[in-house]
Amino acid sequence: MISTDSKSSDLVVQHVIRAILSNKLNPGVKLSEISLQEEFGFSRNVVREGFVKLVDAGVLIHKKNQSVRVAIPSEEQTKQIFQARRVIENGIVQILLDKYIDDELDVLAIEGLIEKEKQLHITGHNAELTQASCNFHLRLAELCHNQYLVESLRPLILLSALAASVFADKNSGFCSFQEHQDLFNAIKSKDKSKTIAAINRHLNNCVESLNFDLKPKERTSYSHIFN
Amino acid sequence: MISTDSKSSDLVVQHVIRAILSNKLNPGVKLSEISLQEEFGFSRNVVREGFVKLVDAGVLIHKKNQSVRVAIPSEEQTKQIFQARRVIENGIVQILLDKYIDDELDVLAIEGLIEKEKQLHITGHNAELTQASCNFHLRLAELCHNQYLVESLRPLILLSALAASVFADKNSGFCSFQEHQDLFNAIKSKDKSKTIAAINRHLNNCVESLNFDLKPKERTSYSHIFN
DNA sequence: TCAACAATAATTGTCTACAATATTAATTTT
DNA sequence: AAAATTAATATTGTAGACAATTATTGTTGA
Repeated sequence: MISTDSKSSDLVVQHVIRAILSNKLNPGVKLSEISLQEEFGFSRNVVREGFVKLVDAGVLIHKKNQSVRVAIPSEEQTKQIFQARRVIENGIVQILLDKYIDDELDVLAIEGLIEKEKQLHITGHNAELTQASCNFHLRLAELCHNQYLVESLRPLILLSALAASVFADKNSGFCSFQEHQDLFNAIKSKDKSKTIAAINRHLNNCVESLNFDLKPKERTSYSHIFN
Repeated sequence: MISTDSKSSDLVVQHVIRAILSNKLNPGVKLSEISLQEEFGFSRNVVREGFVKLVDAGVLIHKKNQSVRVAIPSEEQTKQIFQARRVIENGIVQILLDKYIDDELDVLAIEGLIEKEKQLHITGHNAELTQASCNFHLRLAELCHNQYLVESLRPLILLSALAASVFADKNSGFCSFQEHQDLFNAIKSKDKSKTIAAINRHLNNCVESLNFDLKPKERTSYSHIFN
């Protein structure tokens, strides 16, 4: 559960997450405690604490006596990640649908997010688009008003971003905003089976757009990217 | 993601979890870093690291400059916990059902667990029964061979145990093994809607067996319980 | 007797230091 | 020149120390 509390170590968590989502931190990159200590001014202890949380979430990998590395999802793991997402996000959209039918759902909040994705797509801000695309899925979870669903989904979203960074070709249409739009329309139609079909189609397309034969990319080591 | 890795801090995590599941650690109880340091022989640093993971999972609560405490789930949180469980465990049983239909599921492994629950119920080993009952749900998750589903469910199971410790009357039939048997039979029938009905009935009964008007119990402070 | 206040003790947050391990660079050997 | 070995460097794991904060105890006054 990667929280957003007020502890200093959570700032480390936030910075790492933001760096991953904006593609400044790639899978496999080493992160030493000292380098982040210097960059943030926190003590090494605080950095370690942040790392523990990220390792716990599966976003960082930590072998004993070695520096932590950004996780490199395997093909098998990627498929598991999206299976888990199908389970959780199926539940989420059904909860949202119930809320919408009972007039307790602010659909405009969702529409705004999709609009922002569209803008970023047009202007070609790819780094921000990844972030916005992740935000869409997380915001849907948040609209359920269930902290446990949010915290279950959050690490999976991050891992998905890493998987995309490993296996997605440029412009492969991974997690496209058009499909977000489709999902949104399905919810607005108040049709349960249509909505479920939309979320499953979207998540399946995400996996199928990946190219698992892609050769591993060269990964430069970490060098002052948190700015 | 409360892992079971080989790090020393994970031993702290394991001990705390076991103490909670065997009812030796009750909601609201304070845990000081020093007392566990003395008990385990680890350095305070290691204990802290374990605490960070448990706080992250929501099992422990940590306010700045105060000792961590075992979480006391509220009524609202408890309902959210079980809503999240419904979502995840619905997915799990459907995956298992698919596996069973494809002859890839070892049903005997499940049957053995239920048998053990029955034994513990008869012999009145209530502490072990709680643990066995939690194990049943987690084992179902593990049989999906999806680490992310397991790690999503694990904290929810722990929190459920805490919620029961707060809101369950003695012998209220919280999470009964009979319903586990029913669920198992439904899976064996290879009937999807029957299986889904069984898991939802079980989880709903869990919540409904709780008494949210129960007055908060007296909580003795921590005193050498990890033995 | 009880409440408010002050003094003491205990606990956490943070930093520094040092040993153990891993990584890198340099040297030697073939 | 390439591989293997050795030396040097860097990084992690752990422990300990001190300040800041909180919890507890003891005291005073009504």
